[in-house]
Amino acid sequence: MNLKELAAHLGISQTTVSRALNGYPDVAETTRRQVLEAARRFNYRPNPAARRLATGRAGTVAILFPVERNLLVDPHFFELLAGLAEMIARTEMELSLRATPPQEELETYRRLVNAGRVDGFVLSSPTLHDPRIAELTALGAPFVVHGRTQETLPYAYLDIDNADAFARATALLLDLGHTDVALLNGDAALTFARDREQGYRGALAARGLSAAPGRVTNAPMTEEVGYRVARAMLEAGERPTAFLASSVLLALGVYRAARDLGLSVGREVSVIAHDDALPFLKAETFDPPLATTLSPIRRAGYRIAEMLIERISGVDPKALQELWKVDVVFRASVAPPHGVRRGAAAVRAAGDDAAARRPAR
Amino acid sequence: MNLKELAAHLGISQTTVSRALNGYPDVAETTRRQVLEAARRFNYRPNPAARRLATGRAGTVAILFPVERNLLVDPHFFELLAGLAEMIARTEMELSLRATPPQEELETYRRLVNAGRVDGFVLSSPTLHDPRIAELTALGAPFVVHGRTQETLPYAYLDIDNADAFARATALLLDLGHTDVALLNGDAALTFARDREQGYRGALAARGLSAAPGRVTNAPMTEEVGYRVARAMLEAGERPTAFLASSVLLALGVYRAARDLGLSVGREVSVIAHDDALPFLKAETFDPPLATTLSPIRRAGYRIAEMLIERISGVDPKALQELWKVDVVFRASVAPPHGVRRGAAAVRAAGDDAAARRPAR
DNA sequence: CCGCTCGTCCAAAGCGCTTTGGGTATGCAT
DNA sequence: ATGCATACCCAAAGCGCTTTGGACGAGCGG
Repeated sequence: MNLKELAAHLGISQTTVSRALNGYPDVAETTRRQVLEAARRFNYRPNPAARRLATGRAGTVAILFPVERNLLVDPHFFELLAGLAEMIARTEMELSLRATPPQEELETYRRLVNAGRVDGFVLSSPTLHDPRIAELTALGAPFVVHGRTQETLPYAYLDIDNADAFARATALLLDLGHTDVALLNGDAALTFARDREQGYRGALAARGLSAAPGRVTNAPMTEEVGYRVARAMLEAGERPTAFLASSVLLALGVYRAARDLGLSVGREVSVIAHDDALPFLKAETFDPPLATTLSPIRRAGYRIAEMLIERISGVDPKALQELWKVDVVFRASVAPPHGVRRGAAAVRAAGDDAAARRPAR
Repeated sequence: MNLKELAAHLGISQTTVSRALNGYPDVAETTRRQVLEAARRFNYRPNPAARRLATGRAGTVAILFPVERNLLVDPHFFELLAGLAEMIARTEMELSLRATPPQEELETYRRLVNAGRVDGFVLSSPTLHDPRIAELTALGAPFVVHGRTQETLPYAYLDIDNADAFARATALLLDLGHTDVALLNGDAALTFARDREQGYRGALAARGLSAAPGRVTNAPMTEEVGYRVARAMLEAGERPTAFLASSVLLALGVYRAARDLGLSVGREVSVIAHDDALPFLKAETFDPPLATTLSPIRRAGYRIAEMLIERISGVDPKALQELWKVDVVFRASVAPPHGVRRGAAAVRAAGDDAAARRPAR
């Protein structure tokens, strides 16, 4: 069933049917109702290819990932993807997944935009100085960034308040009496890593403390890295009493390192990690359950899809900037440093500080 | 630059340019060369929407995943996706990712095919009796299955020889002297789980052995499940000396359970897992390194994309059925059962059995 | 020299939609 | 009566490609 047939059936012109369907004003309400009704009855759906050709819009949003860059190593990326796909599925749009060699990335954006194959993009894992922002802005292509950069150009983004989250997590540890806290962070070029370090250092500074040398590491966020780094620190003479990790995978490695050295997490070693709520690796099932700064990345995907669609329909990027507060979830992986005796009251207070705050949606 | 302009530039008709570009026979070689050359020089790319409209082909392959089914919990799915995306990116096609509520899954396939929005599908995680096969076959839509089902309809698939892999892994353990081997498997409705169990039971039977009751479990393949199941078994009176796990994530849980109980993997407990080569969780970096049946799922993605394109261009499904042999990789998580003393020779023999065999590509 | 086949090319008709640029009728002020 | 909005509708022109159905010569056997 196509437009022409539908129009013939109704005894009115294609033009009018098309306008009725697309909500144009100059069609009588009675006619519109008839058209809508008939369309529903015949289960009419406009041919997307024809519509694309006629309008020049692609009806597609894309996310591209550079093959062999860290992204692919990264389950977080796919959680985001899942969120995007779920939301996009509720619209008439498509979500196109595109692989690209990293050197050709900008070129790929350019091609897709110029060929009119894509109406908008989601940018994932932005770096501090991310050339994609300027490129896409110059191309005039709508996009939404998951995270932020140091670009001054106005652009749409959704980010979590990483600095605040890690400041609060650090403060929690300090309140419990820790003074030597290590930060296992992601790649230093990524904005979230910088923000988290900033939150961490800020919280230390607020107590007149500062990180001992070597206490902050930047590396891919894998179990293996977490293990190696934590093990090295724990074997050294002066060892940290608490770890802050930028991912649950890293924390998994920290747990392993502690166990290998006969140290018990939640006693000799405290651990807090940022939790993107990867469904196959749940912090609450760790042993002991892992305290986290929690922000489900899937939900970010939902919202980013919505924002992108708004952006495509012309909403100003400055009106599409969201910064979500993050929950701090207190669990048994965190305790006062071993040997330090504090009143139960102090511990309880720290727990209260961690009371759930819902994201700022 | 579009076809018309290109043709005008060359002083020949659109028709001829189009035919030259698309490899039709009735165009002179000299003309064709000119056209190709000009197309390259002007960086001409046919407008996909126009082509779609004219040909009726969508230029898109899709993979849909039911929201909230296990798939999304499953990093394996995304590894496959990555492989598909990489290969599809080298063609003119698009890869569309579509979320669907599980109850509407078949309906979604139907809609996409009837609306001509998709030329072919990749089916992931097939169950023993998977209704998608019959549905898509009836619709006449090309598809390739990652895995197999018990359907008798001819369909294109790429599967690994799960039965053989697990038979060999089991045999390796038995050769080392184990007699009580547990199998931590995935959801029983999934074909690969059935095949692996079959391989496992076959290998036992070949030695006149059989699995003790409760030695085979079916559940989601997460770290947590691996931990719980393994822990329960290891705490029981009669405990298995070796575990076979259907995923590296499960094995991770087994490691944790063993450690918690003061048992050492590679001594008191042997572990082999199937390894899909998830980039963020590498068996070789486990402690001790984890023995595996190895078959990179990413590579399967590459090949499936190729197969799907062939299928779309008319190749018979029966000509597109591949069963890949799987490497068995011997590592330190496997040893003779504790207490059993065997000659070094026997161990070495078992190691040889595990010599790498490349996939049957 | 005729009629045929081949090899090469082309004009034009779609594909199914959107959008332009009116057309007609009605109502209202002039 | 005339002029002019207003409300509603339509024919037809694209959008950029593929494909149909020839056209036109050249070469060739009869």
